Amino acid sequence: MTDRSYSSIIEQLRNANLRPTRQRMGLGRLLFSGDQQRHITADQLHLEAENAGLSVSLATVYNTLHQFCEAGLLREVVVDPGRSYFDTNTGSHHHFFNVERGELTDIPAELINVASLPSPPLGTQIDRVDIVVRVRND
Amino acid sequence: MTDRSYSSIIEQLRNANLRPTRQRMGLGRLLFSGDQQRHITADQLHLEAENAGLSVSLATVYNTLHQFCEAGLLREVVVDPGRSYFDTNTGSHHHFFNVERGELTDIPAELINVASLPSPPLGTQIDRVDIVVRVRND
DNA sequence: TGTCAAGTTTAGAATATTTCTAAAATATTC
DNA sequence: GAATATTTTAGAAATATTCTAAACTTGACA
Ligand SMILES: [Mn+2]
Ligand SMILES: [Mn+2]
Ligand SMILES: [Zn+2]
Ligand SMILES: [Zn+2]
Repeated sequence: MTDRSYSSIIEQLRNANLRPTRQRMGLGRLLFSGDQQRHITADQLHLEAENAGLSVSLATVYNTLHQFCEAGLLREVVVDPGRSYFDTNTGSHHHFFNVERGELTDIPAELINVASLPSPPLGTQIDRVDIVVRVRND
Repeated sequence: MTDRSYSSIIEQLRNANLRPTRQRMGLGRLLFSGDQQRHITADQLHLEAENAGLSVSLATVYNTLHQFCEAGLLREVVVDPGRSYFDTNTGSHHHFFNVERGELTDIPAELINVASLPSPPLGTQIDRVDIVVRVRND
């Protein structure tokens, strides 16, 4: 988002029945401005907000991230035991994860071909398929 | 392992330069006896040990699990933010993860066909590819 | 525009998992 | 069996996340 951005996020908040508060708008701008997709932890976003002069508590950062996830604006990526990453790319895709630097990089879904998934355990349905390619610096 | 089991684990501990202590042998028996593969958290194993009358501290359970991982007897599986699973199946394979029950089920590597991985980010090498199929009860 | 109810933010406490510390216990070597 | 190295342990600490309940903000509507 660039300039459409603000009205766009206000609209998406409205759709999700979330009031467009100063905190939500500010965090939304940090997350969704610019062209780049972002993979960010709650703590990183909190720090970024502070640096941008946006006063927001860590609890609100967590609340907002989870609300954005439920609203379909973000998704949570699990790659590291003990810390959650939030991903502005909500389309179907996978990840490289640099375990040394803690960095995620997108892999477009169409670049990986998963043939022939076996059927899930009895009484369960597939929710989604996550592929994580763990990499190390050489 | 059944009966060979004990000498087998003693040998593997020796190979890893780990003294075959009461705790390591006891936890090894819980993990590797029986035919079934196991996916277990530190806390679950600690509880199991207590129930089996094996006196062992939680710190030792963690130490032992990590030492077993380094020795190649176990591997760590990351599917849940905030908790690690340890897997007695060290061969190449993937997982169903029931997010409601917190249960892992193996998918043999040969049942999934990943065609055409893109090359990893500059300066990095692929360590391993983890596929997690998240399922929900229907 | 002021009042009110509902929704939101917040500090700080609480929880959960994992790691650390350093002292006591155990295993191995001689 | 004594000396040495390794291991175990309780409890404290670290880390990430969630909870609580009071203060604040928002939006509706008079
Ligand atoms: Mn979450
Ligand atoms: Mn670990
Ligand atoms: Zn992504
Ligand atoms: Zn497994």
